[in-house]
Amino acid sequence: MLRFWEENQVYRKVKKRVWDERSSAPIFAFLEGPPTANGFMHVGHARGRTLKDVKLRYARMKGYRVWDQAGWDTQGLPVELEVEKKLGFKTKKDIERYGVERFVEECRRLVDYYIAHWVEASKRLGLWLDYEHAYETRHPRYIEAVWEFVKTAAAKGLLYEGRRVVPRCPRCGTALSSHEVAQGYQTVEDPSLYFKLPLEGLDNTYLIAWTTTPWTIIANEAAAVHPDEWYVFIAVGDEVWVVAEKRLKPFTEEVGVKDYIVIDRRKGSSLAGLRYRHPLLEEVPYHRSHEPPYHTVLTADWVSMEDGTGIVHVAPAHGPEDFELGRSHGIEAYTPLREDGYFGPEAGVFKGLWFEDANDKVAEVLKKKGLLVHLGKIVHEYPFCWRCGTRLFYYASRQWFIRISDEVRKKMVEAVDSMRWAPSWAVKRMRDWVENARDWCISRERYWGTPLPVWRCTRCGHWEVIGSLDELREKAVNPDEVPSDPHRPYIDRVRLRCPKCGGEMVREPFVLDVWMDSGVAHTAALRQYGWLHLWEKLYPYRWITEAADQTRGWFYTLLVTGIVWHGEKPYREVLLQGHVLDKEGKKMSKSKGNVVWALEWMKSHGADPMRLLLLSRAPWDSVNFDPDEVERYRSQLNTLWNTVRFADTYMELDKWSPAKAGEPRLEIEDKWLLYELHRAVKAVSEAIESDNMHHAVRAALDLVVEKISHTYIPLIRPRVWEEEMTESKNAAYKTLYTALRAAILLLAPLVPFTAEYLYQAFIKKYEPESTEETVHLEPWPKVPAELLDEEAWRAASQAIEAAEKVLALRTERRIKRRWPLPRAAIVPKQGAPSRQLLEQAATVLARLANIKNVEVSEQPPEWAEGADEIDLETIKVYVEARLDKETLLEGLAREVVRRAQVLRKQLDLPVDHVAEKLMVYAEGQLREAVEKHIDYIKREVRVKTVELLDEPPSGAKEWKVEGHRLAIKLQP
RNA sequence: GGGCCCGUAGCUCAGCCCGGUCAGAGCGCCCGGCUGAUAACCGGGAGGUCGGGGGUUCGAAUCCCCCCGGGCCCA
Repeated sequence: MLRFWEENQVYRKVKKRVWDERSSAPIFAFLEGPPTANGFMHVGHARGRTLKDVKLRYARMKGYRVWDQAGWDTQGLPVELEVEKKLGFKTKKDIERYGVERFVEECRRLVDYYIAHWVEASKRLGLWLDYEHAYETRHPRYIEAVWEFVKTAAAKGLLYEGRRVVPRCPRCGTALSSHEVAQGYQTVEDPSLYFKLPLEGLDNTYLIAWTTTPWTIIANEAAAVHPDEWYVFIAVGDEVWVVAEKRLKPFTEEVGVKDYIVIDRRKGSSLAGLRYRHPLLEEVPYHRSHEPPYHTVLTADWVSMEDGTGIVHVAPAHGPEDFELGRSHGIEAYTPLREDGYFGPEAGVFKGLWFEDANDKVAEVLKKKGLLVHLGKIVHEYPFCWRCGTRLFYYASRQWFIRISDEVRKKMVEAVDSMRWAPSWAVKRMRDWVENARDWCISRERYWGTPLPVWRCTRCGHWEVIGSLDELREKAVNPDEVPSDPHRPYIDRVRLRCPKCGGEMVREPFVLDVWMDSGVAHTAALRQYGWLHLWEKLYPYRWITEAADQTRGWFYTLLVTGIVWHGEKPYREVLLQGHVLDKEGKKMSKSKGNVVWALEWMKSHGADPMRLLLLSRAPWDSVNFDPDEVERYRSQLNTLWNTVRFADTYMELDKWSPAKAGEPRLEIEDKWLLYELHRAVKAVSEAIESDNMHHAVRAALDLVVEKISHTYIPLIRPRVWEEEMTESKNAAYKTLYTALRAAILLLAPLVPFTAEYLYQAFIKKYEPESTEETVHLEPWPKVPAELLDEEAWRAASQAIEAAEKVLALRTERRIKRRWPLPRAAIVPKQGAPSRQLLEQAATVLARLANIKNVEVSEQPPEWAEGADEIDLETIKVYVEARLDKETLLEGLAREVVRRAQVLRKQLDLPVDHVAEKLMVYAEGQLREAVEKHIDYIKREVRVKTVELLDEPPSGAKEWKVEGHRLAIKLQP
């Protein structure tokens, strides 16, 4: 099928048809969340991409003009890290040594490689996107769009430069944004360290502070208390300790201090200004030069009474609140820690230590000096680098930010509330995040990314944002140096003249947060191809879907840029996806080796069954990927396959075609199936529209397996076997064909390969004229209203239900289905279908349950006394679920016939050949049966005479039939 | 510490929003049928305290509260 699509360029034709011939149709605008081209597709990705494909194929069949541009995230840390791994790099220095130019080239190559993989894997999966016009975040036109956004933000006063304490990954050598940090929290065990700050001028009196990051004590510059809380002075041994009153109990319990006396109680505000001696004064020399307000008690209302001691150690360089507090008191954010995570020479005895390793050393020193109160453990969440897993720390540095103003925030919240979220609870998550959104740190000290388009004057500091390469060429001092591709390092050579002072302006050496790349996809994807004229038609996009963690990622950055840039939400409907876990329900990870790679898997097992499995659970729940489970879905598809084969076998035999069928009178089971079809179409449509793809799978498969294969086909078998092309047979064919055709179309979004195959091989064979080139261009099925007969459906449904009960009774009483039960009666209740329909329903019941005579009567017949009773919604059914002598003999006769047929087959007699003689030896009732039904046997077996013997003939075949010996021989 | 999701037969899951048809399906298992869809097809059965407890109600898997277990997010 894949080859069929490729060779005939089916996708391209579909795209053209969809857009050219539906000029007045509504647009279904999908925005692709670009996969990062830094690794292979695993089944988790495959799930998301399957969901996308289902929605898009459905929309095409529903007649929308479907916008389905593909996209790739091609820059940023994820790609750089992959290249570093490949080249064996450990730090940024390795990159500098290797050369930025070559490094960037490597990134480009790696991206090319992975994009090729993703395109192949996506196509193999069946995801139809416009790969020919995929947007790539590294494309110069795309980058210009990002610049345009930055410039717009700047024009609105939302871009600013600031020295800020931001989370930093020492390994990657760059700051991270809050949404990146949000993705990297891990539960870890850390030290819980209580230590003393000796107060100046008060002998043996100590503030007790608490920290989970002892290394930050090296950069401690102050202590903070809550101004309105009470603090107690307690005597412990010969020392006096100060802690918050509310923390006294938990604190003393945790550190194991039992004997203490409270000797004083003071308001936090009264402690302000007290000086303390830095606990590492001797070890870290530079603290000696720090005079007040350094090393004093400050007040802050964010001091928590929930943990610690109510006295917070303040390290302005390593905590955002600390930084702000310090700044308001004129305290600089000094730190001897270098950006690479190692302590520099100023750290004294801690020089050269990795920051995490300094924890132990600090504790050791404090202990030696008698300043350690308690060293315990705490299990909590701590952020790690979302890409490389290194522990982050907060660090003061110069960065660029997008301000999330109150106005922007308000608009974002409104936007979130006005969207449709699936599942509905997702809106809470998103709103919660947006309401607490902080300014967005957009600068990264890296190489392979969109360069920050800010040039700054080396003389006066004036800065300016450039919005395009043309603008840059215009303003450059050295326009010849402006590259056609604006990546580093070339772009860094471009200089401008400062309009303020005439000095030289150079580019700020940052690249942008990769999340901004994908975040402006709503506009940049079009800009890359010069399609901005389409923007108005597509924005806000109708539907997006990604994994749940993107509430903090792409969903968020799209929203920010959309609101800031265009003042309107960028998308309207969101589907949140859960993760794919391994079959034990464990997270897939490379280190565990339990990752299932999508392409590999599909190559050996095919895409469709996998798609069904991935679709089978609610999209937002996690799904366990169990290979055995996939096989179960394959077998269900197999049923469809065989059902089609059944239809094809007979239709071909009869040279039947829908064009010749006309409008035959339908029988009740036909009406029943058509109504079931109608229900299935409705269920599948609603399910896909509301993003409940798992319901769509169920409804579609139920139609095929339960309704068509299990129920309808057995019902029409006798009609199909009629020799002539009767109206009844024609009606059965037409109904079956209609149902199969619709079922194939219903399944097309879910299992595009299977559907396409059956469409080509089956539907096209019977409708060479009226079909499309591909099933995916067919209009979504709809059962014509004139074919819907709810009353008939209701009547038939109850007959079918009754038949199931009768079958259960048969099993219970060991009565084979082949043996007809003598009789049953349908008695209407309140609201029952018409008499005529009930008569027809009676035939359904008779056929499914093999009952000789099913009557309809207003009152229970006389024999109903003692018969089995089945009570249904609007009818009651009485059934004689026992064999009388007569039927028993009939049944036994049939057993004989059946076995004689086997002999015919063994002798390979042509169907119409009349054999000479059937010799039968039978015992007991079986003999009786043969005697009584001898003519019947002659006719059915097509034999001239039947001879009943007293001894088994030689060379006869023997059976035990219901306990009686049977031996027969056939003479041809 | 706060928020959210999940916890239904051996397994994988529907149902829960909008309380009331014996709590359903597929697979597996057991029994059986068919041998004119046959390297197919079909029927039946066993199996469940609907995580636990409390409440609302005439009535709860479904609504409310608490707890336990699994997971996610935030601080």
